[in-house]
Amino acid sequence: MSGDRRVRRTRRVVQEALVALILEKGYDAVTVTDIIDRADVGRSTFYSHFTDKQDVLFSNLDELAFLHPVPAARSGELFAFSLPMFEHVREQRRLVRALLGRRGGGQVYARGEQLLSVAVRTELVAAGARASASLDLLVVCVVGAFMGLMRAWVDGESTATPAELDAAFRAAIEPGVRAALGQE
Amino acid sequence: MSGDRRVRRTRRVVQEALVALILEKGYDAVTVTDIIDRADVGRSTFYSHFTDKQDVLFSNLDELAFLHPVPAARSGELFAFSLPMFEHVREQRRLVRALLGRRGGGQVYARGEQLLSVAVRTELVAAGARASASLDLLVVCVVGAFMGLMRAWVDGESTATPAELDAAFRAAIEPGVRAALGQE
DNA sequence: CCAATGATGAACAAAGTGTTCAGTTATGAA
DNA sequence: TTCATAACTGAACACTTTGTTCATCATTGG
Repeated sequence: MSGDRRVRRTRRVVQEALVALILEKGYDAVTVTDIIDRADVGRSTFYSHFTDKQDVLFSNLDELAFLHPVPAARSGELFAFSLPMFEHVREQRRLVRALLGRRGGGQVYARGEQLLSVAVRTELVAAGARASASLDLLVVCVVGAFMGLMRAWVDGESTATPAELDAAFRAAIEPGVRAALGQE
Repeated sequence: MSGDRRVRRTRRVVQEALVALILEKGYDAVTVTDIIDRADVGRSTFYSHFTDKQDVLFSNLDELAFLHPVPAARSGELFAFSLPMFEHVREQRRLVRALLGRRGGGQVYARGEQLLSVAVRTELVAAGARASASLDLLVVCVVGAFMGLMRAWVDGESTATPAELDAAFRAAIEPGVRAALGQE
């Protein structure tokens, strides 16, 4: 079926090695040599599967469902993605800490920020906001607050539960958003 | 007086070279070799003044007044730092873009985030909030929103004026913060 | 003027990157 | 089980970057 067993194994051990090393030294400090030593694969094997370190990092992204915010179920409910995302992250703490936290080099974080921006913008437009420069700035604020909570959490600066994080996010952001929506 | 003229010159040209190179290729892509070529100083000269690339980056920080939020003048006014900071940034756009933007490698950004967190927390406590886990989360949201605006702006994603950015920040954040303060 | 300090540039070892290739091993299909 | 195929290996390679050392030259400020 989908590829050789050896291929699957090699890709898996390389990805796992990178995650382990990021948690130990941080993304920037990890070298390709570190990875192949830890994964115990040959250098040429590594380069026949990945172009470089970043490629390994991104190859993990498909598994990260939390990067893809779910759309709102009920209308009128804002930011339905919030609680499910925090909960999803809790379940995959190790992987998420490595990829999304400060030690992760910020690249996956930036990708999450971008995906979330699209989702938030769509949600606000659906809720009645009209596209404008000030809407874009509002989206930046909402996403900044949410991603700030997310990173503080995965970096261990907070020991809150997903429900508490969700509540804090809504308490900080919803009043301002509702007020902005009300004026349209 | 304060050092040799040659010393001042060397430090200056090296710092300027780094800023120029960051704007061209981004912090991560800049090498020490790039810097000394651009600055036209000897390799040994570079290392007699700076330990590495990051050291040059941080040696610029003293000039960055915008990293040090001013305290509120009138009581009752929240987030007085906001407008002055945006204005200060506009005046030093080139340097700030290099150091604070996405191309800057995120290290100065993280420092700004940290300084701002302390300022926001102090301000909220002065306004009547009591220290708690949920206050910490609120601070994260406020700082996340502000720094998000700042970065989007210096990265050119927005062409808004400082006044518009300040207004967007307050509109998004103040209602939630006032509500949280009111419950104490 | 001149001793002191800084700048120079070349050379160096060390570490990392990405490629190549001939030889070995595991795989899955027949 | 056989076997052609595809993957893995490991060593060697050229290359880039880093950070240090040192003998020599240039500028500075007293």
